Amino acid sequence: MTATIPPNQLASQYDPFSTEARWQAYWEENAVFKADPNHPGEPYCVVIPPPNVTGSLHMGHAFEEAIIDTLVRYHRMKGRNTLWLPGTDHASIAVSALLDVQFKKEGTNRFELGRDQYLERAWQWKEASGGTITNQLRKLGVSVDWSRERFTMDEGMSKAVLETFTRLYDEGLIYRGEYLVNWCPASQSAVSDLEVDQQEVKGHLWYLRYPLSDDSGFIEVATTRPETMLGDTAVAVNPNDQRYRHLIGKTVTLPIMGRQIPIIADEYTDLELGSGAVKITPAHDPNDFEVGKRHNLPFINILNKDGSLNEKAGPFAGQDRFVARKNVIQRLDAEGFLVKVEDHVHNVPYSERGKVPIEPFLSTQWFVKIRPLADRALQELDEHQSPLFVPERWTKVYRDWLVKLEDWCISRQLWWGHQIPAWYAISETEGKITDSTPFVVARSAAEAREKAWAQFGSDVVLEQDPDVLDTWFSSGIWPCSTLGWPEQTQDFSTYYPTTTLVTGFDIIFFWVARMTMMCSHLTGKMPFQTVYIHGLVRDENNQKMSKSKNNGIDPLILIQKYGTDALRYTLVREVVGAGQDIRLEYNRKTDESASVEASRNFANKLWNASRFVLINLDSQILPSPEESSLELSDRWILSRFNRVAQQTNRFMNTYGLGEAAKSLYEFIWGDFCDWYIELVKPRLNGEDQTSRATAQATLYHVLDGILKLLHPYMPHITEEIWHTLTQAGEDKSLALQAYPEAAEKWINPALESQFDLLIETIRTLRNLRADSDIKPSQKITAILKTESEAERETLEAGQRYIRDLARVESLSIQGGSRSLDEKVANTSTEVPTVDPKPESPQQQLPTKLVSPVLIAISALALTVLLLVGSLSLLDVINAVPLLRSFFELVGAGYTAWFGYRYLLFTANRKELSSRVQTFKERVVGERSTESEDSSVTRQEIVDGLGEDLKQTAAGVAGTVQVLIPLAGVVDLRALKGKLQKDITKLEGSVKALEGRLSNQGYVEKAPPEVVQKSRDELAEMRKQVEILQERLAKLE
RNA sequence: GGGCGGUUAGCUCAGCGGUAGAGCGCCUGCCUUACAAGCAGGAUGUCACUGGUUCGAAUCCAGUAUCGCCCACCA
Repeated sequence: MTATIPPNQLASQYDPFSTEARWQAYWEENAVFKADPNHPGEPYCVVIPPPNVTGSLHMGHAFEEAIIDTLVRYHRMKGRNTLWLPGTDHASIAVSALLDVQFKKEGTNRFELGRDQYLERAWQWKEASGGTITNQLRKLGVSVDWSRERFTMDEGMSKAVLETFTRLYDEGLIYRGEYLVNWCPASQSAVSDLEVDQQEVKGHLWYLRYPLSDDSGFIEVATTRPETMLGDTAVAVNPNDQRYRHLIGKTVTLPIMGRQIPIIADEYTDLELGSGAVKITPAHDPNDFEVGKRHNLPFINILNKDGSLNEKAGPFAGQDRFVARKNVIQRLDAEGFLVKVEDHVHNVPYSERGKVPIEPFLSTQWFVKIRPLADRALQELDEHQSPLFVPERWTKVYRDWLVKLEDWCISRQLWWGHQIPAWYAISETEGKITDSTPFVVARSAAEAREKAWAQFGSDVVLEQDPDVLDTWFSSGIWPCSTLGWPEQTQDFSTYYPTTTLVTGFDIIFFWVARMTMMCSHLTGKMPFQTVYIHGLVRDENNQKMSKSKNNGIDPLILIQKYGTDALRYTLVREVVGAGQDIRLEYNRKTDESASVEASRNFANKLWNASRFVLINLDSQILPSPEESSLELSDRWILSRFNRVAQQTNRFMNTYGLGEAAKSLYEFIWGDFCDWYIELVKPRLNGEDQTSRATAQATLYHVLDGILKLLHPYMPHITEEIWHTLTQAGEDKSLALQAYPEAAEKWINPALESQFDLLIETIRTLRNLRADSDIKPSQKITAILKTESEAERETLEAGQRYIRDLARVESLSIQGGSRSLDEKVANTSTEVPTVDPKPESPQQQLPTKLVSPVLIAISALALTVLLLVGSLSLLDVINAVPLLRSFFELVGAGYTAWFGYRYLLFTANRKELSSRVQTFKERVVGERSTESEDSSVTRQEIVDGLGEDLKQTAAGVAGTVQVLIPLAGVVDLRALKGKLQKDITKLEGSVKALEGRLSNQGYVEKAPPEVVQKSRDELAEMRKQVEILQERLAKLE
C-alpha cells in the first residue's frame, strides 16, 4: 500500500480519484476501524443516524457523515477507544409506499398478494437495493466499523424490539385503545402526529344554518369541512354567550340526516369567532372528540379506511370524501341550509408520506403512555443536564416538546416492519379480532400460546395482531440495541452510553427525544452524553433541498468532480460553531461548485508542498531538528505549528469543526507554503550543511504534523502523503497515529511578532519595487533604517531571513543595523553613528563638522563593508564577479549615497559628491564594456548617481524605513499620490487615537494595558506619518 | 398565535466589547526548477434601522424593519 513512486516523479496535480478509492479499500480490508472493547483509553462511541434502507445518498448525509467522521477520526487519534457503528433502518412507510407503486404497475396490490408473499417480495427488494446507501457511505470515506453494521429488522434488533414492547406493556406503558388518530387514506394506516405536515391551502368557509327542532328559528355554524356535518352529534355555544344562552338544552334537526342533536354549552367555543356557535363532529375532529367525551355525545364514524364515506353517511355512502363535500354543499344549498360561502385560507394536515390530507379517524390502535417516559427525560435534563445540547439553544426546543407531549400511536396498518407481538384469542370473539378481543403480549408465538392456554384453555385460537410498529419505535432503541441490548454484551458494557449523537434539528422530536425516553427507561442510563445539532445544507438559492422541489445537489457528482476530501472539507469548514444552516454554491448547468473547487485547490496545494518536501529530503527518515541549530524561521514555523495544533485541539473539543478547519487552512497555505517553504529554499541549495539539514528536518517534522492535524478533515490525501513521507508499511495507518498536542514551549508570541515585522518589511519592499517599475528580474539594493531598538534587533535577527527572501525576490538588501554602524564607526575614529532621533533629517542630523576627507573615507568604507557583507552572505552575488556586476555597483553607489545622506551626516555634500562622481565614472566605464538590456533604465540610474539624484521610493513597516532607488521612468505623480494617500489614511488613524487618548474617561477607566497599547500605536503612527511626509518632500 | 435564527466587502460567510476579517470574484504584474488547481501585489464596507448602556458597541440591552425556520386544534 505504501506509495513507492520516487518523489520527483509524483504528478504535479493531485489525483483524488484513484487515491481515495485505494485508501477506502485499504481501511476496510485491513479493518482499520474495527473497534476492540479491550482497547485502552476512554470509550468514544457514535452510532450512525441510520439512513433509510430505501435511500440514496443526499447532501444531508454527506454533511452529517463528514461531521461525524471528522469527530470520530479526531478522537480515535487522540487515543480514545473508538467505535462508530453503521447501519440502516427499515423505513416502514417509505418502503410500503415504494412497494405499493411497484405492485400497482404489476396490476396487483398487497391485499391480493397476501402478507407472506408481500414480505417475501419486500425482503427481495431490500437484499437487492438495500446496499446502495451503505456503498455510497463508503465513498465518503467514513471510518465506521463495518463488522458491526446493523439493520433495524435484523435478528438482534428485532429481539430488542420485542423485549422493549413486552417490557413496556407489562409495565402498563403500552396500551390498546380506540382513539382519534391521524389517518392517511393513501397508505391506509395511522400515522403519528409528527408524520403530519400542516399545509396552508386556499379553501372556503361554509356557513350553515341548522333549524331548531321546535321551529323557533335557526342557529348558524361555520365549517371548512362541510361533509363532516353528516357525523355531527351536537352544536356547541359558549356558556357565557348571551346570544345563545336561551338555546342551551334545546335541539336542532340536522339537515339531510334529520336527526335531532343537542345544543350544548362548552367553554371551548370562542365567542368572538364566526357566529359563536360551532358544530360538533366527535369522530372526525380532535377538538370535537374532546367535547364529545365531556358531554357523552355519540361518536359517529362516517369514513371508510380509503377515505370514502361509509353507510353512516346516508345518501353519500361510497363517495370519496371530496366528491361528497361538493354534493353535500349542493344539497344543503338546494334545501336552503347554506347561508354563505367565504374564501378562507387555513392549514390542512397532510400526511408526510402519503401526500394527501389526513383524516382524524376513530380507530383502535396501540399507544405508548408517554408521560412517565417524558417526565423521566425531563428529570434527566433538569437535574443532570442530560443530554447536553450543542448548540445549547436546542435544549429549550427539546424541553418544550417533552413538556407538552401526548401519547404516541405506535401501530401502523402496514406489513413491512416489526409485527406487534400481541396475540388475540379470536376464538373468544367468533374468530375475529374486534376491539374487545382478549389478547396476550409475548416475546414469541410459543410464549403467547403458553400464556393463552393458561388463560383461555388449550382450545383457544390465537391470531397475531396484523399491524406493525412505527419505525421510530425500533429507531428509538438504536443506541442500545445496536450494541447488543438486552444482552449484557461486552460492546454494550463498554460503549453504552454512547458519547455523542450528531443529527439535524428536524429530527430532535422524531428520534432524539424518543431515544432519550426509551433508552433511559430501559437501561437506566441516557443513551448519549452530548447531542450535536447541525444545520441544513441549503441549495445555491438558500432553499431547503427537497425531493418535491427537485433541487437536491448530488454529493456524488461533486465527489466525482473534486474528490471526497474536497467536498468533506468544504462542508466541514462551513460548520463553524453555531450550527447554522450552510449554503452550498452550485452551478446546475455545469455541476460546478466554486467553494468545493477551492477545497480541491487546497488539497492540490498540500500535495505540491509535500512534493517539494519530498524532493528536497535526502533520506526518508529524519530525526527531529537539532534545537541548537534552529534558525529564526525554523523557530517561527515551529511556534506557528504548535499554536495551530493548540487551536485545533481546542476547537475540536468544543465542536468548533469549522474554525479548526479554517485555522489549519491558513496555517498550511499562508504560513507553511507561502513563507516557510519560500525562505527555506536557499538553505536547501546552499553550502551550509547544518543549515540545510536543519531545514530538512524542520520541513519533515512540520509536514508530518500537518498531515496528522489535517487527517480528520481530509483523510485520504493525508494518508496518501503520509505513507510516502514516512515510508510507513502496510501495517500502519495515519488514521491510527497520535494526534499532535501543542508543545507550549515552542509557542513564542514575541518571535511571531518579530516575524510579522519582517513580513511587513518585505511586503513594503515588494510594493516599492512595483511602484518604481523595477522588473522582478532586476536586482536592486535597498536600505532599511530604524531608530527603535526592538526593531533593530528584529532586523538583525532576521538578516538571514531577509537575505534569503531577497534572493527569492531578486532583492539585495542591506541592513542598517547597529552592528554595521559600529563597523563603520570603527573604521574611522570620529565618525558619528546614526542619530537616534532625526525628527527632520535635514535639521536634526548631527551638525558637528567632520573632516570632508573622513566623511568620504567613511562613506567608502561603509560601501565596501556592505558590499563585502553582501558577498559573503548573498548567493546572488556569488554568481557574478564583484565589480562586473553592474547592478550591484549601482547598488553600492546608492548605498554610499544613502550612507552619506542619511546614515551618517549631511556635512559636506560637495566633497562627497566628487567621490560619488568617481564611482559614476567607473560605473559608466564598466557599462561601456558590457551590453545588457534595459540600458535606458541603467543610463538613468547612472545619471541619477549625480547631484539630480534625490529620488527614492520609500515606505514604512512599523517604523522601519524602507528605501529603494527609483528606477526607470517612474510616474512620480502616481508615486506621490500613493504616498499622500497613505499619509491621509494614517493621519485619520492618528486623529482617532488622539481623540481617544484625550478622553479622560478612556484614560481613567480603560484597562491600563489597553491605554498603553493605544499610546504605543499612536507613537508609531505619528512616526510613520513623519517619515512618509519627509519622503514625500524629497520627491518634490 | 407562540418560539428560534439570520441581516457585516459584488457573492458565500467568520468575528460577538477595544483601530473591520477570510474564501470566491474583481484589478495589476508574473509560466520564478512544489504548485497557473499557481505566485506577488491591490481595490472594496453608513457591520439592516432607531434608541439605550459604556470611556468605548458590528459586538451588550430595548424596539423597528426584513428574510427564514420550528411549534400550534381555532369552527
